[in-house]
Amino acid sequence: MKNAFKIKVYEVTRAIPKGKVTTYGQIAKLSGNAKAARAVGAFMRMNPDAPNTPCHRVVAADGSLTGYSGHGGVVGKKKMLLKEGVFFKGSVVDLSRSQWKRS
DNA sequence: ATTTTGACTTAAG
DNA sequence: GCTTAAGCCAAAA
Repeated sequence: MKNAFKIKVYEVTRAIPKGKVTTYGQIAKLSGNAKAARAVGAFMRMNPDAPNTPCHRVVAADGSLTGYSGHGGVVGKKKMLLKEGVFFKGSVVDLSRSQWKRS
């Protein structure tokens, strides 16, 4: 059921540990639909559980901070991640060091 | 019910 | 390295 997938996406997003990031595709996979990366982004945009869903820990497949409408956009998002201890390579996240791997 | 749009991803030029 | 193209998904119009 689509609704279950949506819930799962939020659940996974919520499970991202501090100082780590994950890609939309990864979330989609963990949620059951490996090809729903786009839909995942759409869910982040809706973000029904803003304080409970750290959508700022979700980045593109190459570590680029895309979207994010709030807190100064990607700039605030980047600062937030830096503050959490996420490794950055210039303007993108260093996925080799900070991509979240499910426990 | 059909079309458009978008916080995606991968491949190819 | 950037732009196009195609693929897949879900929400909104």
